[in-house]
Amino acid sequence: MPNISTNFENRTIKYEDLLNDFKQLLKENSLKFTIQREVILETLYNSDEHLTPESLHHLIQERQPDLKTGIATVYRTLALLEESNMVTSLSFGAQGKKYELGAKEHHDHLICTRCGTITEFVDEEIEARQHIITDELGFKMSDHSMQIYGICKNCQNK
Amino acid sequence: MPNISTNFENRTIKYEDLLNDFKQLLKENSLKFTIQREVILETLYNSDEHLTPESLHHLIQERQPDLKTGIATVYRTLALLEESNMVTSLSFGAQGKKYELGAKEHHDHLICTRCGTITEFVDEEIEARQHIITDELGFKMSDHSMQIYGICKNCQNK
DNA sequence: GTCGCTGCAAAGTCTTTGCAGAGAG
DNA sequence: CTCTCTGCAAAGACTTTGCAGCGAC
Repeated sequence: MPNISTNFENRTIKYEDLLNDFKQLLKENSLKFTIQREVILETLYNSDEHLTPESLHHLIQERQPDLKTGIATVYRTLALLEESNMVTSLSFGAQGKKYELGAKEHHDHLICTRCGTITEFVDEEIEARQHIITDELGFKMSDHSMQIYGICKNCQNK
Repeated sequence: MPNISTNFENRTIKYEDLLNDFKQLLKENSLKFTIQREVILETLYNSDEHLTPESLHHLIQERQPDLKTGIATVYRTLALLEESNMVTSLSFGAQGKKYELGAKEHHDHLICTRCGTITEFVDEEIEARQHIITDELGFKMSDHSMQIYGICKNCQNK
């Protein structure tokens, strides 16, 4: 039976640990731990979605209306997190970049071109295969992403 | 031995045939066959690179200085071609979208994050696996793309 | 206190659109 | 002839940056 999973627990780290990693990262680079940075990290952690900078900003404004977090700070923090490999971004179609926390088990994406939903999945065989390929070609893999585009089950039934 | 290939002949269609397909497509949609559209298609066909709208525009200006093709037309034509699945786009990192002719054998991409080079490869096993996965999940696949990021052999040696 | 961070608004990019004249069918 | 295309320039969308005051350390 194929070893495909879409219901895996992909938050492999507790928020507390993630936060400590983040603080560590900041310290190492003489950067400051601010409430805005924490809120951004926490909102990413608590979201199961792939967020655009704008949607992340909206979420934060809803949850923390008092803290007037600027969109520029969201961009700056996402860039920081991406640079440090704590989040990864995905871009496709006309829409802009979407970000997700990297502290998840690696997974690939099924993207419905009708409704835009992104479903995550993991397939051990493909993962293994990717390593074989890069070894073979002398390529030093740092990351990879796979997207399958099409129409999801839901949309097909409509 | 793994069935990996990076030296496949991926231009599976003659330009003449491609052009006819394009004309056919235009006719079906009551669109007009213009010199600009032909030049764009032809430049894409003759390029082995993944082109951004801007680089494609530059190429065209070099090759056809007399024909003052506007960047807007390049965008419009790429959108048309992408919509009709004659080209596919790839976007990654900070850089914008890159386009390539879809009339190639399907392949995946190795992207060097140091020098930006994109190497194409095909792996039968992964291809097969993707079909198994989508069938399993009731997802109707229309397209897929896989990118592996890392450092290419060349850059490792520097 | 120092030095990095933040929000704001302005400046950049990249992409799309409105329009009037040009050109394909 | 008609109706779509095109180039241009202006508008839009998204992202980055400069700056002065704020806040972490």
